[in-house]
Amino acid sequence: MNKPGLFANAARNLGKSERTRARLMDAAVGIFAREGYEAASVNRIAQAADVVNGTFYLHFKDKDDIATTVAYRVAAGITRQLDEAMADIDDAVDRTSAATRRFIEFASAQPEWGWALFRAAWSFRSLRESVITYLRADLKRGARQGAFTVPIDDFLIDTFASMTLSALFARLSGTEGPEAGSKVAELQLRMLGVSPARAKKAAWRKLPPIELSIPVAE
Amino acid sequence: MNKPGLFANAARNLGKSERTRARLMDAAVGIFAREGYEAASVNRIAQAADVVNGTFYLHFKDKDDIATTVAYRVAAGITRQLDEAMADIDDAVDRTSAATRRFIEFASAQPEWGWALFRAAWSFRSLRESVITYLRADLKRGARQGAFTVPIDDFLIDTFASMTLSALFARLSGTEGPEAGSKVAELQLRMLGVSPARAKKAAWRKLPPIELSIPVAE
Amino acid sequence: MNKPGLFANAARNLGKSERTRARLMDAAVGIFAREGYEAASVNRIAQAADVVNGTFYLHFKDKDDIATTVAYRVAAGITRQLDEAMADIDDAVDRTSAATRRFIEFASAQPEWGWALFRAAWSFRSLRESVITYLRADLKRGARQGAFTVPIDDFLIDTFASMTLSALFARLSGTEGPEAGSKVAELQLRMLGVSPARAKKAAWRKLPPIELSIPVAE
Amino acid sequence: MNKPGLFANAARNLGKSERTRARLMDAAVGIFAREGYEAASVNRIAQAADVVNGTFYLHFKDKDDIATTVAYRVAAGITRQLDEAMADIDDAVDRTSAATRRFIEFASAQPEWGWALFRAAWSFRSLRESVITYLRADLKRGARQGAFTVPIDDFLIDTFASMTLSALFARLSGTEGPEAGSKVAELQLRMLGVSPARAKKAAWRKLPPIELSIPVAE
DNA sequence: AATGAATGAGGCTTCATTCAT
DNA sequence: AATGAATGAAGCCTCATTCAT
Repeated sequence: MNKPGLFANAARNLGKSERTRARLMDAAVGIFAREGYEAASVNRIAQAADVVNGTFYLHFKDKDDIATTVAYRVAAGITRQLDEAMADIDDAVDRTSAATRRFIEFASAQPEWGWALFRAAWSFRSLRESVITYLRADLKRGARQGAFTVPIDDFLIDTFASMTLSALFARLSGTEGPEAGSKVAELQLRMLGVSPARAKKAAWRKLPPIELSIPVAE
Repeated sequence: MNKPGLFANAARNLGKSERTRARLMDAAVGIFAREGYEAASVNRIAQAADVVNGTFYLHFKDKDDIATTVAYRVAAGITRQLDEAMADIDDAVDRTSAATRRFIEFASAQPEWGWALFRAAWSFRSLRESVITYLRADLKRGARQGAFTVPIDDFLIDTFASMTLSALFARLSGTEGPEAGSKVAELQLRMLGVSPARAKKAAWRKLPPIELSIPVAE
Repeated sequence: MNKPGLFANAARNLGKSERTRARLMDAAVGIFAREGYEAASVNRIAQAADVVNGTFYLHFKDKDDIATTVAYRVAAGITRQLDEAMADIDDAVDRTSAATRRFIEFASAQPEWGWALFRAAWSFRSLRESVITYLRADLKRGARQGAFTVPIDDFLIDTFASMTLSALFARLSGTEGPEAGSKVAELQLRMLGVSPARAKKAAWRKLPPIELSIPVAE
Repeated sequence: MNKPGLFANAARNLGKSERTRARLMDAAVGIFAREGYEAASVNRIAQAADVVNGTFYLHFKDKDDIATTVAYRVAAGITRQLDEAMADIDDAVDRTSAATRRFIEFASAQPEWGWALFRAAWSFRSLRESVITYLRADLKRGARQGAFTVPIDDFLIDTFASMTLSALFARLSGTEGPEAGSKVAELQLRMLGVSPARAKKAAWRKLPPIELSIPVAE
């Protein structure tokens, strides 16, 4: 693979060390995604990044280190950007559904990253936490606005998140098309107590295009 | 581990070969549960079953073989028993919620099995299929009875299943108590279009105790 | 494989133990032939003979035991029969060429045995000795009769034998047809000093059909 | 084994990796020679080369890889050198007998290599091909020159080659002395139709000394 | 910063052999 | 006589990690 990945692209103006580090992260994402965490060996990551294996350890303590680093950056970056992109949306119903849809949209536009996120979601608590922080805020907001009629607690948030991941899985597997985000968002809103009619309307409303990028600085 | 596992118990009156095989399956369940599928090596399974590694291959072709065997038996057994236990329930709302709750109840009563099921759900398509078959029947029934107002397709079924698994995770992790089943069942019913009041009532109704056991025959 | 092998056939009127032993030997020959000595495991031999692995050790000390037993019996049997079949041939040129041709004829009529013999020839000194004893007698006879003009020593005998084996190899591999025996016999006679014309005539003379069998008694 | 083998010697001025690779090849030759191909395990080769087993896989894909590499290098090197050493011999009778004698001389001067070649001849078609190419050219030349009176086909070439190998075996086993090459060359020439007198003269003519070495470059 | 050879533990699997039944 | 479960050594291979250059 020669085309630079997202990290390499973001680091293209940084020092050589940073660029090598970025190439390693891109390589790791690709292999985690295509073959899973267990199948990714340091040797193969290094090879895919076009460095020798010893170089890996200049940049990361071990495999776990690169995995958590990547997962954390991606998750933090995405959630923050999603949040920013929705800065001008006040209505919690719209925010909630837009966040779910945007997340799936992004993750399936970059299938390698999508798969990596999907797998990481079940392995890395920190990644979940990061995503959930924003999610909680929106759900709480909906409760304050009187839009949601279920108690907002950790259990609900986990349930909600797992629905999103399930839709992401379907989207990445190819069993669902671009409407997967809307479908699951509608179900989520119904679950939260939004009327079926409004749920449908909010979940299928056209979203303005936005550009998401990956943060590479620590 | 000295106390016999479920398979070993079920096989205690069978031949020596069956008993060893059962010990291996119990050991595998334990390790899958505690450390995940990837962490389970044939060596460790054999060690946990108190046999030398070579013996493993007398009974199973490889790790996949024991994993699918275990997964299939457990899933088939549980779903069949759940189905039988609900033979006299006609109402789809009640059936659906009872199935979710019973499943979580069983899986968390046997935490090792619960974890193994949880992990396996994402790895073994065949296991999902088996569970989903029963699920689909109940959801379709509800649609016929006019109780559910969403279209019943594979996407919905997967979403529904992932909610159950998420609740199982919370239950096994200890972040939720025995009411996890009712909580998620209520959310599922709401999502399906059942009125909040009825959803609450059905999801929290007391369930008569049943006895679930593990099938050991092929 | 259900059709009885040569040993089983020869043992069909003996006691049960002898019949099992014979089945094991047939199975061993088949596997040695098809997959080579190293590939033949006791388990597979036993399985092919339709007995459990433990039974093998009632009849043979180990794998080497069955291999040498089989090789010795076959070689001794064949050479003795070849010798008997040629009892009325006095001329050494004719004897020598007939022995080579008969040997190849037999070994390629029973390809499993042929291959086993071929492989064993390089591993078992005892087998070589047995064959060579008869060979030496014929070559010495030819020297006495003045037909051969090279000194008959062990070196010559080994060279002569390796030519026969090389032809057997070609015959079994399918790169040569039924005339392989005649071709190599002609070359052997030329080497020994027989005139080209006479070598050709003797090597291609039609041979009367004979029947070779396998001795099973110890 | 402490004295450097032929490969190690040829690689003594190369990089560390090449030197280790050479040590592994020498170790492999030694074990193939002393115990045969089947008996050589990667572990033992590595041990004999004084590296841990994992190192083996840095240099060779598997046992077959090292075996074919070694066999190919040896065969190609020897045949090429033999051919060069005979560049100024035109007469096919002399060439043929010199090639046989030189080959045996070389292989028995390096007994480990000799044994390895002997064993490999029966396993590696590619090795046979390489040797046979040169052989065929000389035999055809003899036919053109009218020196040989048998048809030169693959069967003859294989027969001829097996005679050489048989002599090599005798030489390596110690049952024959330095004259093994001449003895078998004489027999080969007789077989080809050269007159006994000329065969004897050509086969026993003194050969000028040459130096054969081992090619280590790829 | 980077290299890349080497390590050694550990995973998978097969096999000859033993032994209680 | 035969069974067949169990053993444990040994083979193959991969991998995370270290270290001299």
